[in-house]
Amino acid sequence: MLDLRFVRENIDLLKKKLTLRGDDLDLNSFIQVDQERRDLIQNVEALRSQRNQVSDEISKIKQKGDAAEDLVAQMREVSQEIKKLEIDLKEKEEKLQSFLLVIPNIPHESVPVGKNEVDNKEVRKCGQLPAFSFEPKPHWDIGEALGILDFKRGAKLAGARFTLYKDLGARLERALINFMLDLHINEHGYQEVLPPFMVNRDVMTGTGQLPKFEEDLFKIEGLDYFLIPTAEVPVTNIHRDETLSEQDLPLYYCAYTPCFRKEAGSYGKDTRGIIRQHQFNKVELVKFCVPETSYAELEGLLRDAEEVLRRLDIHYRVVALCTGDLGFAASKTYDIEVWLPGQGEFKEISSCSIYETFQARRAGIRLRREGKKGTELVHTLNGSGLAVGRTLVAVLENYQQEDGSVVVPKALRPYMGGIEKIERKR
RNA sequence: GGAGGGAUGGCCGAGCGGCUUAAGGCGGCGGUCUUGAAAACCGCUUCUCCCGAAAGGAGACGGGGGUUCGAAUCCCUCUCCCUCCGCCA
Repeated sequence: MLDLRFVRENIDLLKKKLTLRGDDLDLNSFIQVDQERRDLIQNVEALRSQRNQVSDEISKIKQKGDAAEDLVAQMREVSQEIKKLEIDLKEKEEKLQSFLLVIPNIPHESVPVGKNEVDNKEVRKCGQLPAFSFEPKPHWDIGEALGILDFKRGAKLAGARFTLYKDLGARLERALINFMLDLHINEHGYQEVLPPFMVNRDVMTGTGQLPKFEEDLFKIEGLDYFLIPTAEVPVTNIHRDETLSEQDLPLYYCAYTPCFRKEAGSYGKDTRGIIRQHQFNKVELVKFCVPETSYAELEGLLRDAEEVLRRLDIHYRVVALCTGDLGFAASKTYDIEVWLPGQGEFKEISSCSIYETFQARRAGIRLRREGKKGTELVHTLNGSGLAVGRTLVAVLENYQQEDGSVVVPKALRPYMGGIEKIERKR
């Protein structure tokens, strides 16, 4: 959410910035409602001021034992009038609020201008492009042949976009989770948290999933609970409605959670394999910091996420999303895309974003400075470190052997009980 | 699921219809004193919105609604916490 006063005073700038995103909100009606609201406030408050004053007089008259019937009657009418105006005012405020809640964040000036993913800018490529002496297979063939991914039974249990992991497949997923958690917690200074996997509406609104993207979420029937689409939601909201002190910042959190997404509107996309599932595992990194360090913190967060692939020795690239591809709440985003030889393309495996004060304003996460009056809003950031299912895909496809087996990357072997290779069971 | 008790400022804690401008304490900040510190004493300690050059005004005692000229205080409702009983991993 943007600051109301900022929107009011920078309406032209805002229009320009939203055009970069490919968004065209009608900001004229916003200006009108805002003006109506302020007029109403002035009327209501003048009446309230009058009522407060006269009520005091009534009190004094009554203490003397005199009657104040005419004043009481007069104020009865004033109160009625106030009530009427308050109803009006509330309506305007709700209108204005729902307006503010659907205005996306403003892209940072370092974000490349562009229409869609084609205009994203490659920042760097890392690691070696693997060479194969045979035709590399996609992970669904590898996984099925090894008996570690069972798509048929996954679909039987829950439907399309669900998969049953078996044997060393399940073990590999668990190994990846633990490997990532240990790396970020022991070496990158993050605090481990394990949050609820479902949250209420306020929390979903705090990080920006609601009200705009309700159709992407799984909702618990009969209750106002939603399954989280990412750990970003519960973890960022840990400090909802709190004022943090400057010395506590920056805060680094790391959480493993499953994530649940409806994937509405992606019919026919990534239908094979485990690239796009309704339920997938993710290790998430979340940071809270002061505004002046936040862009440096974004670079650090990105490096922390990249380190997972460096340790696994898998080829990847980093791209900066362009203005047209940027998510609703983000001011800037880097995607990490991993090389998948079975499909001959790079695939998103992490998204690292800074939200500046956009989420903090919605969620009420403030900051108090030593010796300074008042509060300001913190900056929030998050990034996948990494999407676990897609990392498993990358391991299978990059470490596959001609005989159909998959070598376990060295960094994962301690987490796999020393197993060096996943082979077909006889 | 049943029966009770709670929710007040950074924290503890009074207040139960109008001198509440939210007492008092703790913590924090500033000052006096001191070589320095402690103690003592004095003062200051929230956020949001509106208007404005300044002054000013309005709102917030868990959330929402109601009664009243006037609500932290009375009524309704929701949420959360605590105690006891039942059920349960």
